[in-house]
Amino acid sequence: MLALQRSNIEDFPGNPMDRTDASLIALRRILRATELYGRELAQAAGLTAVQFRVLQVVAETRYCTPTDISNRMGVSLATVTSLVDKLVKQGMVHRERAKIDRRQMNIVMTEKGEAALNTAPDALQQRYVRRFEAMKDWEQAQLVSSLERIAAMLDAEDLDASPVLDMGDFRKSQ
Amino acid sequence: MLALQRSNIEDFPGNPMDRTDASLIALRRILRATELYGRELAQAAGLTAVQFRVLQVVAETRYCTPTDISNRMGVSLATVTSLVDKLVKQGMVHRERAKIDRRQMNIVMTEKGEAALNTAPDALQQRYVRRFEAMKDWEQAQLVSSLERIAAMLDAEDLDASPVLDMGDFRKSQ
DNA sequence: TCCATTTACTTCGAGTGACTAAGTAACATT
DNA sequence: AATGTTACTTAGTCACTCGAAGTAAATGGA
Repeated sequence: MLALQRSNIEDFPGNPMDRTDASLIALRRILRATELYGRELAQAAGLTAVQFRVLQVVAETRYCTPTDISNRMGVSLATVTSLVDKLVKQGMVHRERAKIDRRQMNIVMTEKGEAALNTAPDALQQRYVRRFEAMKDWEQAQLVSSLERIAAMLDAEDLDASPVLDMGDFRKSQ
Repeated sequence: MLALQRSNIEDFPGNPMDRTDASLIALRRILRATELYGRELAQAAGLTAVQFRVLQVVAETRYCTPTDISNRMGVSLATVTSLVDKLVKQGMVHRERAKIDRRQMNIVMTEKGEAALNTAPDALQQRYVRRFEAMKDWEQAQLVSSLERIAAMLDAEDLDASPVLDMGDFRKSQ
């Protein structure tokens, strides 16, 4: 859960809605859309959202280890172990001991895992990309500039810069 | 979990990074920032992120009932019951039977709850709002327009239009 | 070489958050 | 008064998460 709230700046009565609010509302809609999409996607794929994300990371990463997944997703190694367990049980991935360093495990996609990833309903993603690419050049540029500006305002940490929008489960505070 | 990925459009080699990717990366940074903020906030407040969100809803809503919370957060009534239980146990809120309709419970903030909300580290929110309001008028307008456009592209569902950015836990697919 | 340390991962135990289904209590309708 | 509806809680179950403790392999001296 996250909640950004407006600061306590008083609106003049009759002020319809100031831009700060408008921007926060739009941001909220964006987060909400991605959240709902995550649920939908996971449901249709027969996987939970988090499990699906693991599958994506595995697919993206060569010689993917639990530590890789842990770093990419921002969860503990213990959590990764249990997530991978579930994916193994479902035949989506399997573990292979790494040859170079036998402490490491490589998490490897199975065909079933590939299939699950590929047939996932990527409605949101497709819609977004399609619409984005339908825009005029200058509009795209404007949008990117705005997004980057907002990201900077939120002071997002440095991330691996893969073109993946990723909203992991974030309950850390237990 | 959510993952927006780029569609399978081939980049020409040497193409540094197209705008679709850039926009997705920026979006990801935004989601990630909000996610991390949620964790941080929850940790410092001694509440989990979801519990904190309940507190916010209670604070915002007059005569707040479990059903209100359920609707605002998009979780089941049973979940609300258990969340409120925890907040009650911590002395953040208490239950009062409604006078008009004695089936309803009103969830009411305690002073401790108010304090927890007010002293919450709202670093992200403050930073965002401060920076937003420091921008020039036309820049604000531009940003709002971009955000709203993106929200529309993602086709976010209709939401209560409160100026609250809210990213609830979204595991529904169990 | 051998022992201590570090690294990589798993296991264990426990808490939160989420759901559905079934239950209780109060209001509403007939 | 009987029936239905609404509001909420209880009970049971499962997923995700963590920290702490454990195992196994590599590494780095002495």
